[in-house]
Amino acid sequence: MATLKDISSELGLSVATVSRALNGFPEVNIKTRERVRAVADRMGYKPNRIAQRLVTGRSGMVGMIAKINSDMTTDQTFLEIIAGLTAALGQRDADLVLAVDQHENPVVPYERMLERGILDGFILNAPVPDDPRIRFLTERQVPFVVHGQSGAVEDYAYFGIDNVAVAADGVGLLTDLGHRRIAFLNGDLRLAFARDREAGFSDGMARAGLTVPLAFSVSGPSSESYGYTRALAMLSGRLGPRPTAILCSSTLIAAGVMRAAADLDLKVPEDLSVMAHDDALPQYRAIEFTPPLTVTRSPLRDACVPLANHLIDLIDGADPKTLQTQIRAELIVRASTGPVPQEGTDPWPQTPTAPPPLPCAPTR
Amino acid sequence: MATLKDISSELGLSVATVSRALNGFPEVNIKTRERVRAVADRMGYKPNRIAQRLVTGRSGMVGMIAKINSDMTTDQTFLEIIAGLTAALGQRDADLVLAVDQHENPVVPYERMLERGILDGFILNAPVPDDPRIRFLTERQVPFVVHGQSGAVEDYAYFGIDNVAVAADGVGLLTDLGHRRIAFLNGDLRLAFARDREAGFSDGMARAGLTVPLAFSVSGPSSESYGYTRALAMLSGRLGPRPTAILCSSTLIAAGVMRAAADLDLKVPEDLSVMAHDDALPQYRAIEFTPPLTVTRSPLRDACVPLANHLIDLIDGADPKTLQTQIRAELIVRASTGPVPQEGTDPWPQTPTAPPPLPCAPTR
DNA sequence: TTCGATTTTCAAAACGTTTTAAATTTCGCA
DNA sequence: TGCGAAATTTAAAACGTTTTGAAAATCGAA
Repeated sequence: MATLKDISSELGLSVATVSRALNGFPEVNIKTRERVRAVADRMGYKPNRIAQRLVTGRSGMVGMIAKINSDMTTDQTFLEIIAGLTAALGQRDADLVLAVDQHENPVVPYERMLERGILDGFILNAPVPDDPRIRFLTERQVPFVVHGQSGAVEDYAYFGIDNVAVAADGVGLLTDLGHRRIAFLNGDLRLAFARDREAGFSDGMARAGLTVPLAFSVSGPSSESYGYTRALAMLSGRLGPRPTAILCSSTLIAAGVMRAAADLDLKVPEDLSVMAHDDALPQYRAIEFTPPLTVTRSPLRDACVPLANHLIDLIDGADPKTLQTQIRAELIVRASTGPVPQEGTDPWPQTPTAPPPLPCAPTR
Repeated sequence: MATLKDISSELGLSVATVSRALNGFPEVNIKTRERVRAVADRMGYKPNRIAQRLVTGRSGMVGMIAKINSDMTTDQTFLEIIAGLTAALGQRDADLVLAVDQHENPVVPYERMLERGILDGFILNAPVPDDPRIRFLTERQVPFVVHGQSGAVEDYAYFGIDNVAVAADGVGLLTDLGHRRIAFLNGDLRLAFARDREAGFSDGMARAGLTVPLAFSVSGPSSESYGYTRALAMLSGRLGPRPTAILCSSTLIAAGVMRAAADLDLKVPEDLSVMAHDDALPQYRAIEFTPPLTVTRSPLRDACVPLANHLIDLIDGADPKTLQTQIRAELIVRASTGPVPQEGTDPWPQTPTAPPPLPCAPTR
């Protein structure tokens, strides 16, 4: 491996000048810069990252910790995130160190990684409301960025979508089509995003003067089988008049709903409207559903570049308050939603108390 | 952060002695060693890994590259591997840098990671027969260890199970129970492990004087739905006399097979014996199947410590030839296998040419 | 010319550790 | 008491980079 010294002695220059030349400092003569560049290229010089990091005090590595949960819900999204993240971090000259841990105390794995002393910061995924990890890392003054939001503290960097709006937009579209009995298959309520969608759903329904029996607003893992079994129960009529529309927290759940509808000989969208939020995972393309799925869409992949940039900016000393981004998912109307069927225009008869409003992250 | 210098000046010793004391060198006085230890503990000293690595020429980071394939088959196993690996590497003071890449040329992502110049070695997963990555890394003299085997070159480090034996043991058990029509739901034949199992299956069947129609020895993703659909087809009788036993490459596939059997009112093991290879993923516990599944078992998790150790040893200069380990999966007979049913004692009538023997890694 | 300003280059320190070679201390024994 | 050997400690170099403060070179104008 060629070093700065090799280049400098080859050219009769000092290492300082060579370093400056290669790092684009303005004070080096254009002529020398070119000579240096040429020799560096010829020698195949690559700066030694370890040495760079010793002197700058940075490691250039950021950490991410995956929780293994028994339902494995995060998996489909997890690789997608990693893929985008490693690419985006690479652009900013950083690498991703991964750990998987299932300690019951969520901060312990972070503490352990921190002890190893090689990380510049963290990316936090799947935040829960009032996430203890956020509190912990803020306290320790470790840079971190959250994918999504949690109400834990005020001033942390995050990037995510407006999940209240995701659900509210879905409800809005469906009520505009005349639907009154709208069921909701939410994600895991332990997670902040599902709490926010719960709030958005309740708000949206309330705004339309509607309520939902508890049996028709449920939460669970983001899986096809969960969608299938819950939709089957809801559409069978056992739980009460069946919904004319079902809003799903993921396209995977929607796939299960579609299958349940097919099993019950219900046509989509004539008998049942189905919509979902779409993370745009390459494996489950909403547009390839039959019929193509109406969705609120926000590719997970698109979150990776801003997440990486926020984190690196933070490490470079930016104020976390300036690194709080929330975007709105795009509403894409396709063929899985349609006007309410004639016989379904009544709201649910009994109006039991809706679930109490849940805490959620601030919107916008 | 406390440094060696802090400790040495506190004690009036040289940094050299302090370094030696903490690293357990024999020539340091037991008395001083204790004083140093005490002060280091009190100051909360942690060696600066970056500095250590600059002088030792090691980064302490090893890389792993995940391929995103459209069927996502590796996912369930992937997190499990990462989990075990990060823990095992941590024991040896190393960290795991992860990248995800879907370049069509499998060596490109390795080349890219190598260019970044911070890795001491790689862990290769999901090898294919004659894996080009193995050739590439061998050529570049980059330390690496393979999880599994591939026939690419002779002298590389690996740890894996004997997949020929996995299938052969399964067939052996089933033929001992009198089964003659044994179907095989193999994994993806692009992967080396599936090739080996294919060979083991063919060998085992041949040894019992049996052949299998092509339609009853198939390969595909390691998913429940694949198991379900293929088993449904095989058990319907459409493809010929239905098998009395099905050997599956994973418990997930077996889950699908069980569901198909239930849908067709076939009792396991009375009407159909089912067995599988079990990676012991925490999510799909073979013992919790109804009935509990007969398996060849080899916890993926167990492979992680030897994989990590092999790699670190290799980086420390060990000869790859001494780091080639193949273990045999444990055969666990539970309740999903039983004697062949009365009416199923005939082998498949026509004996079409079995698939040609495929290349496989050397056994043992 | 010569001076001051500007541009360009340089030597050296710094980052925190490991390791080499040499120096110092301790000890047993004559 | 003194000597050699053994035990213990030390100073200094090394790893490859960035950065500081100073020095040298160049230039324009008086």
